[in-house]
Amino acid sequence: MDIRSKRFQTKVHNRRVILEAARGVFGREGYRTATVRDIINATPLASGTFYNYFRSKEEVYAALRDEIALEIRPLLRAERQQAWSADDFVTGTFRAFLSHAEQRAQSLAAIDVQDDQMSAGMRTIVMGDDLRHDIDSAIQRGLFAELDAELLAAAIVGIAFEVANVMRQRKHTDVKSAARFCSELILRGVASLPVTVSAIAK
Amino acid sequence: MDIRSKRFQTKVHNRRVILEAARGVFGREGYRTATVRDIINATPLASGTFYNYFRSKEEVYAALRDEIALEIRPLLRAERQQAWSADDFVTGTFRAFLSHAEQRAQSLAAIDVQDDQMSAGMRTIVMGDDLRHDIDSAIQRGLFAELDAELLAAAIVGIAFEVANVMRQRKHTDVKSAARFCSELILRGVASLPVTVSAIAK
Amino acid sequence: MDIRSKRFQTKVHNRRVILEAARGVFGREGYRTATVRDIINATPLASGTFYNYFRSKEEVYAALRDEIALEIRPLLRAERQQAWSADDFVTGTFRAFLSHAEQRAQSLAAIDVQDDQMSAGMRTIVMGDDLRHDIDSAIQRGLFAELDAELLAAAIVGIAFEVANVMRQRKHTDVKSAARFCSELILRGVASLPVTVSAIAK
Amino acid sequence: MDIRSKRFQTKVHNRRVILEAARGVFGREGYRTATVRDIINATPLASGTFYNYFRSKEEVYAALRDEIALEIRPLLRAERQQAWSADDFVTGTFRAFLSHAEQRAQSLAAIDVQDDQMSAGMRTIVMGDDLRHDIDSAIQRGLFAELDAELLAAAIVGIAFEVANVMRQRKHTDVKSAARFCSELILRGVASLPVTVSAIAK
DNA sequence: CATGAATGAGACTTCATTCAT
DNA sequence: CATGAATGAAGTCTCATTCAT
Repeated sequence: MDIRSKRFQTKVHNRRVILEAARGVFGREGYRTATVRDIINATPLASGTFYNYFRSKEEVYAALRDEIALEIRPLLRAERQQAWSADDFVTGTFRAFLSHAEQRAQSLAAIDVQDDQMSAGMRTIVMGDDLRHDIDSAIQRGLFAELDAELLAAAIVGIAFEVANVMRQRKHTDVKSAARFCSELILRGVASLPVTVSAIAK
Repeated sequence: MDIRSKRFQTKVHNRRVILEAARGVFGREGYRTATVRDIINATPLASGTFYNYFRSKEEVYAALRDEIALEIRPLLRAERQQAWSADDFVTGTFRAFLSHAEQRAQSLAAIDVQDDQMSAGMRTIVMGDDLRHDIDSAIQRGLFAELDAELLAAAIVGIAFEVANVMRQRKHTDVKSAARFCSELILRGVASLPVTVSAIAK
Repeated sequence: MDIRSKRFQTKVHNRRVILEAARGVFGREGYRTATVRDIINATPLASGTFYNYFRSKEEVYAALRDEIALEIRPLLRAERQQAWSADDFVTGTFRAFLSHAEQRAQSLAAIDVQDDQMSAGMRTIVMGDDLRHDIDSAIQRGLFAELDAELLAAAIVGIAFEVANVMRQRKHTDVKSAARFCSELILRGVASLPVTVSAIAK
Repeated sequence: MDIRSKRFQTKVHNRRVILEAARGVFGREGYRTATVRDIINATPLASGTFYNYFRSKEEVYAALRDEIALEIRPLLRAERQQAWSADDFVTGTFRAFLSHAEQRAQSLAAIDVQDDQMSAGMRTIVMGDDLRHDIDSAIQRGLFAELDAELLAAAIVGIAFEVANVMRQRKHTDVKSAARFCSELILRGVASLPVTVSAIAK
């Protein structure tokens, strides 16, 4: 189809519209509670139209997740591949992730569904696999000792998502301090954590 | 009702039966996909009987979660309240959690669901709230500096659950090394992590 | 379940109710046009109840068809197995079939759906297989010469159903004359057919 | 529109394409199960185009049926109008029908649907009405006695279609013997049927 | 005319929950 | 209390048909 035809434009636009609606609905109602109809109703489109774009709720979910992954993964990879030190590597990762998480709080909430069936892999898709691979590379480059990359990746992912959750619940989030907190923890441990007040305005 | 009466025994027993069935079904099918009917069908009981014990799927889930929390929280608290050093505090926490997670792998898989509003707090309920409180106490006792207890708790919880996930997927899990890995990470950072082979037999 | 319990009685009764409703709806609207909802609406039952008894429209159809077959086949078989002559055999078959068709006009209309997918076998199920088998037996017993039983069965079935159709459309049907007409045709051919007026009051 | 114009040619061609597709789809999937979309998908055309040629599935069906009727009816009429004897009349009918049925097996399978109100008359439209009229004429001409023409027509139609069905299922079909079988049956009855082997190679 | 996405009515079906036995 | 059939709201999805391009 001609990429400039009105037809094509509408198709692209409608797909966008549905994805945005899904993002909102998932964020507001939660994945489980949300229905295809809810998504459609958050749209000027007719119910049948949904099925011209996605075969099921699962499929929009996957598309949304992939879209977010596509946004965030290159950012994270770039940070890490340029890293000349473990510090850069870890700090860059947390900073990029948390800052993205702040901007796209709703998206992340919409997507952070955990269920043995499907989303066991969600965090992995958005962050984990790349991370593990990059840790391996970093080990080759001598940034890290020969440690268990899979475990380290799991730990970083765990921290990142849990901390992002906390940030989402706090009114004023200070991405920088939160990122510093996480990085210090990973790099030098609890003893080196920023003291006084709280790292993030509560 | 007399606690030794036949009827009371049956009631207790049926409740158990339903909870065990739910544990299995949630673990196998995932919380979201599982239906009340699935749970009953994994039981010799009739569908109506379910409602003599629980009002909904959510409620069985909560009961299961609380049961697990009730098992694990005292263990963790004991470890931490006896702790005379940050080392003891952190190491005790990970060791107790991961060892329990290994024994009750299915249970944990069954309830480690992130979904809707409800489960945003699941990990927190099983582990986090106590942890935060204990960290605050530990700060009082001078074990930790005055750091952001909420964030630290989030980080520990995130690591613990993600690492437990990894352990579940690996064939031979070595709780001790995994716990050491986590503790070292939190206490002294990535630089002090056990090197060589892998911390856990892969 | 106790066959005399109220529960059991209701189950039997509801199944009957649904089958009767289906018979009526199929007869009135035709199989294709009829919907499960139409059937349920012709019933005091709730929509979900349908699915406690049948899995789909096809399944009610099949049940109905089998029920009719179960009613009519023994009658036809009895007629033919007692037959001492080709005359008895053929006449008995037509008489029994057409008389039954008259009484159960609606049922037969409901059931006489022809479609390569499913009902290619319908006429066969109600009439054909038995007939062919009985013709073979009759050949053994010397009632017929060694002719092509399958073709003869097809011919008889074709005549029977088409004539039943005609009867259904005529106001006053005279089963006896119609049966005689068919029998004479099969037995001795067109030359021996009853002359004058019409065999069946138009 | 100019009958030789490009546009006219295309119109004729598209109509053909749709009809052929419908023929295939009805034959393969059955009329009931087939959807307009199935038919279009069996075509290089777009869905909207269908409606430039037919208003509905029913209408394609009718067109297909009429096309077949248009092919076969003149052949049958010719045979019968030339007939100087009941023998010629009947034999010609069966021979022409079955031989045509053999050549157009798929077409016939596609439209031999019995369903709802519509198709009650399908066999009649393809064969029956003419037949009845011709029988009446034949009675005038003295070929037949004054019998019930409608019933005789029904009988002949029933035999013809059912036997055609059998032929379609058999590997090697011998149109001549099958036609002889039917004719003898109608003309002189079961006693005069060809004995030995089977009338048609099984 | 051809195209093919949009439409939306409505069919199908599941499932939590109730309630007579 | 246990039972399990009945209920009917609600969700999923298909498909004939329309209509802007």
